[in-house]
Amino acid sequence: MAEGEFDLDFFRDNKFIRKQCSVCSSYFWTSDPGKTTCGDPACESYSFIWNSPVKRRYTLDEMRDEFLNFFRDSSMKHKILDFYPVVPRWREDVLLVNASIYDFQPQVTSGMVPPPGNPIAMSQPSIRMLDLDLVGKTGRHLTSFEMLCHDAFNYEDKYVYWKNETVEYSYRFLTDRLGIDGRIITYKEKPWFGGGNAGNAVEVFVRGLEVATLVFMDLKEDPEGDIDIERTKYSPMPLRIVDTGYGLERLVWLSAGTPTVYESIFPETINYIMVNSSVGGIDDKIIQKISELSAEIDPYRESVLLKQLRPYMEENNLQMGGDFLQRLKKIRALYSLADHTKTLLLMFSDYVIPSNVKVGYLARTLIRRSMKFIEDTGFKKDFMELMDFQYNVFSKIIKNYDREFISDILSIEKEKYGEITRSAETKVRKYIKSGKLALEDAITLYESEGINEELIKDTYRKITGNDMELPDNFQEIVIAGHEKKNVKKKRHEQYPPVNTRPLYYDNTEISEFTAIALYSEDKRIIPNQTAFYPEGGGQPCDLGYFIANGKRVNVTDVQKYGNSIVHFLDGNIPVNSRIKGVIDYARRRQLMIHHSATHLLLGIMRKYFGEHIWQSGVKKDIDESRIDVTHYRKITLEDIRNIEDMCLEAIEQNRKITVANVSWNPAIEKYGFRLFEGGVPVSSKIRVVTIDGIDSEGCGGTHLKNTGEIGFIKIIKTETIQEGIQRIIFAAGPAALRYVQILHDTVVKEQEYMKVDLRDVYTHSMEIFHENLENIKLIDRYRKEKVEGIINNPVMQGNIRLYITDLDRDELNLLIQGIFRKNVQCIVINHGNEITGIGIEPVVNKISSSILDHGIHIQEKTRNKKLFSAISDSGISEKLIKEILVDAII
RNA sequence: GGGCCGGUAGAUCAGCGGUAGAUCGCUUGCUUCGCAAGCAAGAGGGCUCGGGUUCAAAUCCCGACCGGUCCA
Repeated sequence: MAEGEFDLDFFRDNKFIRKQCSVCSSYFWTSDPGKTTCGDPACESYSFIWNSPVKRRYTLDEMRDEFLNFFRDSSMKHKILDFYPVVPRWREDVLLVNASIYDFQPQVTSGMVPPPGNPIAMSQPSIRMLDLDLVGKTGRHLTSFEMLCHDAFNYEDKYVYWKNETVEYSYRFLTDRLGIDGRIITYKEKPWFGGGNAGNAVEVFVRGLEVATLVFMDLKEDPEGDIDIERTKYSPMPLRIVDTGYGLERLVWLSAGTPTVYESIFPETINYIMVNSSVGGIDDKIIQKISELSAEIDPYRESVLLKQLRPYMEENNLQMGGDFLQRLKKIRALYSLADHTKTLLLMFSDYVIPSNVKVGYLARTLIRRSMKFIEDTGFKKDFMELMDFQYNVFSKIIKNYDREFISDILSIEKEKYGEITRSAETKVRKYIKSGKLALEDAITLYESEGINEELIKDTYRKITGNDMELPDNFQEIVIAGHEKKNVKKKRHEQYPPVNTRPLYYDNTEISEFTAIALYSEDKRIIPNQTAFYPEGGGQPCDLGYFIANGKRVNVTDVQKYGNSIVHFLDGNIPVNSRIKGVIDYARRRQLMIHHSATHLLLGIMRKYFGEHIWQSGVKKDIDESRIDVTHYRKITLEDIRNIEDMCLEAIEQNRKITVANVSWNPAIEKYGFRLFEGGVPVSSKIRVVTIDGIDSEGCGGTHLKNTGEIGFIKIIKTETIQEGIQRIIFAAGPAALRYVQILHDTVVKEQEYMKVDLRDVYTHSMEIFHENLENIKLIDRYRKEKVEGIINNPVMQGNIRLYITDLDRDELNLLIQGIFRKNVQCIVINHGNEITGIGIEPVVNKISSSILDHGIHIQEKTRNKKLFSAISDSGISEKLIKEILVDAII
């Protein structure tokens, strides 16, 4: 970082000086001439515990208000924004909102969409699961927190504010509002990069606690760029963004000066769990020491902490034994439980469904850990009661508390978790060999059965009575076992920048048009305008043909590249030809019906199942279409009927379907993030398709004018394609009728054949099925009896039994198996030419050569210790085989 | 999206080329005033489905389907 980056008027006016930290050598700014360290806890210890520099203790709600009010003040003129969901539906590259800037990426930060205010301030709930293991242990780690921010977007033609103002605001908030002595605030310089952007930043420390990071983002990743940070090239970007992040919880902690952040942010919850559990608690001084040590140990290691804690304990005549560790474990479980349930509330507010993939997996992880912590703390109340309690504490940041949804989810998850715990013993037992469980087997248990480290250890102890150790870095070993694969990038075709005017939006009923082929090469053209809908939004492209110079050329595919709509043909059309296009309108009409039906179905399912229904994928086609939605139960036949009925009702009401192009910010304000269910558009405006009273969504597809045109919807099939995601395959309009016709034909044919009433076809076919099974059993029994009779009446030739039979495959096989069990020697001649010998290995050579001597050629199929089998080309009589046997045995 | 594990009686699982088993539950009988329990007898399956290999497949191979789980 260049020396002058933070040579700000504000620092000069307030007698701040730039110094270099005596521990980490970073540069920092301070107004205390005697200060030698930068403020980072790795360089100096916490000194705010029991010694808050803030004028009074704040709650989360109070601190949030204090911050937002400060930036709302007239001189600041910040627009205060409502917070965004924690599940970022407006982008597809991340699972959860990690920081406030996520709200504006990538549309605003790329300059495509204006910010919803400028400057703005807000408090954004964020979730970070990266340091999940450290939550509850270090005194400062949380899975969810609120990031307070004041952001300014500086365009080339519009300057808002930059470094000087930003630093001043932060300083004035901390000093004027919170009453912190300016001399204990340090600003540490630090380069910043992430998410394709970079810039300079300062971290703000107060008494060893980092309370904010002020980022000045003015670089973007650019392979051609000439600024090099960590081996990545950057170039300046026209939009310069002030992106600040203040930890709300950190500020509250600073104001409270409690031993851990947990007591400061949810004291009521901690108390509630404490009185309803067997957590004994630990001396505040020890907890404080643990927090202080944890801040200095980087990266955190449990063994290092305990080692460093020991001298302190001994100094104070405290015992470090098993009882202490047990109490420590319980208090940590309590902290974690309070933390996790709050994070779950945020996730459930956005209707995250626990599953084995993506964000659902993170939710499940939190739920399972919480269940374990409920056990560890001996919490006596129900999970749901704790959720209720937490909701009351955090109601300001929880928009949706859908009790029915949450309680359903939790009971399903409880069951699944219980299943794993119950079956753990038999599964672990399977892998224990001579009293030991190998590491690789432990990994298998974890990866394929979901039995976590602790459960493996507990179960092992239960089975063998001994303790076992798993390496500290068990998780790392597991992850290291997974090979990383390269993600293939889509190859983008290059076409000249030719604009094609789409005609299909203005008039969805247009099926013929004239145009000029502005580009033509290798059986593909780009016309100046078209009524052919290109593939997009789960809707396949239109098909049809062009007439050029009196010749017909078929359209086989239509794709959109930027503003060009490329038509793939089965012949060539010369460039600049006048062409007439004709689309297969019956096909297009069916696609429009399916497209509008998809929106209707989605809206109806949300009404029927609840607000947790989100679209997670669609595909329209001619004969049938499908929609995938988030739902945590299998869809029953009864659900299908009800949904079909509700759809029909909406169709009969002939509701209007309208399309509007709306700017980004007003669109989100009006319709919310549901708009992006079908995907996020790359444009400054959003095309919103609305079925009156049912559903509004961003959609680029072609639609009907009203629901009446759908005709009716028939759901064909539902399936779980992934945990928490149900696929509904359906048909609408003519396709639905064809489907019903096929069903009808099939059943009527069956009925005519069976000669029963239509409604008896099912029971009758079931009867036939069972009857058939009974018959098979009967035949088997008969066969067994028959074969048994044959086995018991052999022709003896010395020790060898001789059976001359005429049996089918199954019977012969029963015979062979029967003989196996008797453990005797025998030869079976079936159909006169199939020879099977059992237990006759010593004489096989003699027998086969004797047969050959009689002019009969045999082909061996199997020869082993137990069995000899061969086929002869002519008949072997009983007499002949007897003669051969006599010779062979002698 | 990728990897791993699994699908056998109502439930939990064993069997892993040669006649489908155990435990719990169920039915009946005995014991008991009755219950719990005990003893005895019995019913209950074509081993998820489809191909292949084999004289012979629940078992081996391939593929679907369904479920579980870990990682991204």
